[in-house]
Amino acid sequence: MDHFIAMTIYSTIASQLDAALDALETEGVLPIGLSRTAITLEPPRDPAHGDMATNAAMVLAKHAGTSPRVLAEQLCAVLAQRKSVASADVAGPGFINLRLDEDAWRGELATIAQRSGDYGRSDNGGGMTVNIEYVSANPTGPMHMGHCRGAVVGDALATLLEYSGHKVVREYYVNDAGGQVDVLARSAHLRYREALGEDVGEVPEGLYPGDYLIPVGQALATEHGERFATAPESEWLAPFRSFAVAAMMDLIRADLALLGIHHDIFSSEAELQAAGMPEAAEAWLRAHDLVYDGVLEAPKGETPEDWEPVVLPLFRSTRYGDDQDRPIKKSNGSWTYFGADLAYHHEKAKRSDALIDIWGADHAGTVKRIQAAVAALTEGKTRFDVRLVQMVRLMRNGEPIKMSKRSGNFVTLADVIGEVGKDVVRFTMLTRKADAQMDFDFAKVVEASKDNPVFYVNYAHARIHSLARKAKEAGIQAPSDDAHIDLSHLDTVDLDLVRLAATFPRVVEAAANAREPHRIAFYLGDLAAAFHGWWNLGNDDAARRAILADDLLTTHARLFLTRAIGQILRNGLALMGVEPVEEMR
RNA sequence: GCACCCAUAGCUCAGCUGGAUAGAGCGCUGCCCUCCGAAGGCAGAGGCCAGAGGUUCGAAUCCUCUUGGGUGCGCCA
Repeated sequence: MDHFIAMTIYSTIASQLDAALDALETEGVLPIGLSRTAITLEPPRDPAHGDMATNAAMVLAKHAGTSPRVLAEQLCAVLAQRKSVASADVAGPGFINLRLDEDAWRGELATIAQRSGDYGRSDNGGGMTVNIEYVSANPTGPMHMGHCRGAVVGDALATLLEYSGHKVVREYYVNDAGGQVDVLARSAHLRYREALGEDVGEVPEGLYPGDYLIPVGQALATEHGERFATAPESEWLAPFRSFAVAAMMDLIRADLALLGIHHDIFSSEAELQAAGMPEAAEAWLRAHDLVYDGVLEAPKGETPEDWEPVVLPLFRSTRYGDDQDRPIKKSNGSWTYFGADLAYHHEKAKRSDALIDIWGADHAGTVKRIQAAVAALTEGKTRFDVRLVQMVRLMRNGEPIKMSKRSGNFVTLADVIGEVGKDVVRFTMLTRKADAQMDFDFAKVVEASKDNPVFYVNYAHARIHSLARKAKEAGIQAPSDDAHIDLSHLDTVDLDLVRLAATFPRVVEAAANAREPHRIAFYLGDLAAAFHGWWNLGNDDAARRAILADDLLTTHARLFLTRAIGQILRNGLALMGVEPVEEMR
């Protein structure tokens, strides 16, 4: 068996199911070559139904000209012969419920221990290159909480895809070509004059007021002296802009580092334009009749007074479901944001097998046009997901925190991390699906109770660690080789933990396919709950504790089990970029 | 006016790309520490999955319409 193929108990049983279907084809019960893609093998919602259930008979019966239950009976007869299958029963409309031999679960537990940090890792991505662009905050100031969720979701998704066998490129698009960086340069120039001793007073409306530009002004003063103090803007705008952008990117990189985020590539919009990429994309699109010169319709609803029809180069995004064709150039001849972004995605697509963008929900309106552009430029060959991340409301003790943008007094990412820590921020940002709004309450995210998933999962891990410590103090030595641990001392109650732990690879795979890293957080909550429940059995019945003074063999087996659960918790936390806690204080 | 996102227990949210009797936490009721960490656990009550049609063996999930929230909308970024 290929070393890289991560065999788990689910893939093992799935291949046995495949073999059983092959056998039925050979016997002539099933037509040859029916599609099996709709067949699932999954843990049933109700554990009373068994360990695994498949819908195979229901999916295939119609095409085989038989009834689901009849086909299910035939399939059961074949499956029941397998050694790892204890029983196979038909249920309901034609489900097949499988109960596995308990030794199969003991074997899976050994697999978890053996693969340890790699249990859940797979090659499902087949080494395909996925480019994920996230954060991409404008280089006009430090990161604030508005950027945080997208940063965490993007980074966790990147890790998840790597773990699932993709080659991942983490990319940041630096919007250093638009009007906002001119504003940045002017704001820096003001701080530069201030650094030279001029009293500039209040920062005027329309410039960035934040204190973070003061050191930039000082650095510019040191470098240039008074040379640009009274010079016309045309002389200093470009150098001040590039200097300030570089300084802002340093700030942003430092903020990202606080979150544990490091991008592989920073792509500059200005360089992209300097390299003539938008022109190339436009030429290609014109050649394929996807860009034409046309006039935009006046906006629906109330038409603004200054509306004037102008001829602009338009991309035919309506062909791909957008409600309007979109201009790629402004009337002054410069590129629109969309025009440059389209070229950027074209360039990314050339070096990737799949693209992912993580955007704030306020950009939802522009999703269709960029997806249209990618579909056009790649001729539909490149999978391109745009994941929208909804707003986070900052709360303190149930009350929303008011933010004043005008004063530049927004809540910075660095402040939040300084207050609650990186791990709490990262975990919390993954406790809701990305496209649902969420509240971030400073009090709740650090609360030590079970309604705080960050705490709850950490608590389970700390308990497991504490068990190992207690065992050591009691002088209990684990056998030198895991293979010497007799897992037959684990009963079905213990093995319930394994049953849940064994679904971890499935969760990872599904989360990666759906681009939904939050599923890992919810799974860890479920696993922690199962562990806490298992632990508490020992409160009612001393014989159910992990450490039994008079039964060393069971103790070894149960400690082995808890180590495996701890390993899964760590594997999941690692995907989220969160450090496991070993001791609660 | 239009587009996108959302609508699941009193509250906050999951629901494994269509599966069986829809789940968890909080809150409420009643239990469990001479005991490995009770910062926890167990049990109970609580639902027309916003509404109406459709697709099929089967729908909270997919399609259409309606209602009610959120976000955005011009050559900005």
